[in-house]
Amino acid sequence: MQALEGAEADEHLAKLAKAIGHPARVYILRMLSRKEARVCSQIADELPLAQSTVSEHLRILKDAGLVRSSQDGPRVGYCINFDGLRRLKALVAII
Amino acid sequence: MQALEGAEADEHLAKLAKAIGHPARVYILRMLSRKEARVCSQIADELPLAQSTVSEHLRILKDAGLVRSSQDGPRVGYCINFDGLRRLKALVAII
DNA sequence: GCATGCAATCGTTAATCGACGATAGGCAAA
DNA sequence: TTTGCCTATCGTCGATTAACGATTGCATGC
Repeated sequence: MQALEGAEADEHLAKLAKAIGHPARVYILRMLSRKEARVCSQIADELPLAQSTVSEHLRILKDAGLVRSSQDGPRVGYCINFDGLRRLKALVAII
Repeated sequence: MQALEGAEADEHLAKLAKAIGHPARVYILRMLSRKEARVCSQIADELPLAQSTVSEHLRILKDAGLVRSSQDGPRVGYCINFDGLRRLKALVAII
């Protein structure tokens, strides 16, 4: 278990929070947490955004460790990274 | 109680998350939650930032509804807005 | 091999952020 | 009233973000 306080924890929380600091990314995260629309194009279809923009949002969420991409099929699937999400919740909970 | 899901909730969570999407603001929030250093200059003293920069961070936290300024004395004091913080925790918890 | 469908990347543009110094405002003490 | 301290705001600068269209890359199926 990583630290929940200190400069490192602050930076981690800031990074995670920044990643969900955009409505589209919150929407995507919720969508994935419901196990829906795991493919990028499906996500893009549900948002008034271009495919490239959605891909960028997914990259940001992935960089922050909140989303993982699974290459278990012909197409790339996206799913929640529960470790990252758990950590976000833990860090927020103790503010 | 406001909604915890839907586009409005997504935007609110994004706004709150964006506000804590910077290490200095996380630090300030933690500092205030410990009831320490309630005056702007004290906060600035503990950070490697100019007073004007800290004032700006406080404004952002205030705009997001995470911090309140109390004018109960000769100088302006800052404290946590527990309503906003509670809402942030609730919104994060159900992702 | 070639076409197709999907995701990632590139290049660009406008907007926003983060930081600073300098300045203005407000209140209490002298 | 004047001085001094503290906070807010202004103006500026470079860096980052968000968005898009266009292009590239990568598998699979024909």
